[in-house]
Amino acid sequence: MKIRTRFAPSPTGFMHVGNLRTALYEYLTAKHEDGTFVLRIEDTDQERYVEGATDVIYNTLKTAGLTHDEGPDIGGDFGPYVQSERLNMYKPYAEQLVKECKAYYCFCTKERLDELRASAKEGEVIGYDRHCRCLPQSEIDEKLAAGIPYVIRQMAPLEGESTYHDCVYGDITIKNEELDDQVLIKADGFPTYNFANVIDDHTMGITHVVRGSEYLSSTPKYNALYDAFGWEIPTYIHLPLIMGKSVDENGETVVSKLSKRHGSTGFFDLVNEGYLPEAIMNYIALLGWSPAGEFENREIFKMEELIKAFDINGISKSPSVFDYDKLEWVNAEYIKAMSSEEFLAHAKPYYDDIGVDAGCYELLEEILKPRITRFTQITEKLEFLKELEDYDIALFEHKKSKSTLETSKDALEAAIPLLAECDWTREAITEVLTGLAAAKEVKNALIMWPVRIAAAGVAVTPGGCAEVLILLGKDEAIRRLNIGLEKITKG
RNA sequence: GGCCCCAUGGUCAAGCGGCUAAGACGGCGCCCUCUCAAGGCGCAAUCACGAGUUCGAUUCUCGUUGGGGUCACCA
Repeated sequence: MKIRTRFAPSPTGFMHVGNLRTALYEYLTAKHEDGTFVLRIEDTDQERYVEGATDVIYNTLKTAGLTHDEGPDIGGDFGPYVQSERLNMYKPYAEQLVKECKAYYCFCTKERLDELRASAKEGEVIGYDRHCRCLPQSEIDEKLAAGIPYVIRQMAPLEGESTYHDCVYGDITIKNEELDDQVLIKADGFPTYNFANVIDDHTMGITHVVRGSEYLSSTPKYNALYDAFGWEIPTYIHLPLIMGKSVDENGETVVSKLSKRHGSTGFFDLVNEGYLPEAIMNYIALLGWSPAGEFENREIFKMEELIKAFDINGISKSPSVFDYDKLEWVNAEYIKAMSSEEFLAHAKPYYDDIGVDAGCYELLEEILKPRITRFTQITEKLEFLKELEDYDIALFEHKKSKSTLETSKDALEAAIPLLAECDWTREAITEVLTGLAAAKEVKNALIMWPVRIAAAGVAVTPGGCAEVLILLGKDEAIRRLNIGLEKITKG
């Protein structure tokens, strides 16, 4: 039988990387076995409806490279794929359970439930007291006839225990007395999330339920439902949570469930910060899963390779901390692996912003590729190209190369006329400068350092002296060198 | 608080009774070098604790501690 997994997000307008990783694993679980990946939108909560939120979901999946085989936008044999369009399906299933004495009408008011909870002792948490579980039929009919609002609750088993198997966590056992008589249909006639989930998963033929480990303890409730209907329980794959690390007000490092206070955790937030979608997916694939066999110790995976390498056995049980440093590294690896065309396509907007000459593209790629971990850094790396800022002549002094104001002045005086006559190529410039050093019998650094400083006006530049000069263009470069010389001369 | 789950360096992690306990990120050092990177080489850093089982436990069992999750007419 073909594996079918589903991604069932709620349209909140925000895609958390934790949810996205769940989607990734759902996708990989299916695709590794050549199965089907289904997208279902869970939008039963009208109050939380956000305009355009479903588009965020489509866009996320698209840019993340997780293409679904069935879904609201592309259809499929198990539609509709939007829960709000399935609303009339759920109640009959619940009524069926009522008829079979596996569920019951509950007329308890919200107030009564609130009082119940309020009556709980300090620190104690109590569930529903099953007040309506054994109402006489006459009373039920009476209330129904009177139009008293009701919910439908499942009759959970009262004793014994339930065990189920999870592919990651093994056998999980829970005492049945822990199970609540959960609401299936709300007073407004809408299904609860849990109920809709089970009905949808079953009717959509979902074989593998992949979800976060926060569902580990509520899974017996789901299973009770499958059992009540006599349906086959799906294969469960619960995923460890992704945690975030932050520093609290006392300076203590705290680790907790990844959330906004840990920095950017929305997929598009990360993309906007310059992380490549492929790199993000690559990184989060490795959060909670490690490759084995021929893929052991491998860190960089294209999506097709992930599909091939993915194995449920490699999923770990313990939560993992989202590490921005490692993501940064993965992103840099992707940049380094880019072709010139790809690199330019990503860099172009930043180039245009600065106004660099197309003739410099090749050189810039060479310079920038090993130096940026995100394309957004280009602007800052090329800052020196814009305007020559006023700078402190102390910059000319460099201990290691023994550069001083004195040697810098000499170097600039000698270099400027030579450069003025020089072909403006990297090779020619390098030759002139090293030639000058040789003629003066000094180390290259004594020439390169002051020339580069005068040209850039800052100590740190991407690339070396010749590269900086080329990027500036001959006229601007010579102009800046003269300014440098003037500054030193004036003191 | 009840219940469930988890526990190898700072982080991601391999390990599945016997190993000098992999690898990666990060850190540090060295090399290269006109700066910054990249690259190369190297170093430091881990089995939470306590009982068992066993000839032998990181590995199996129990307990302790710590962490996380969950207890809605939310999804």
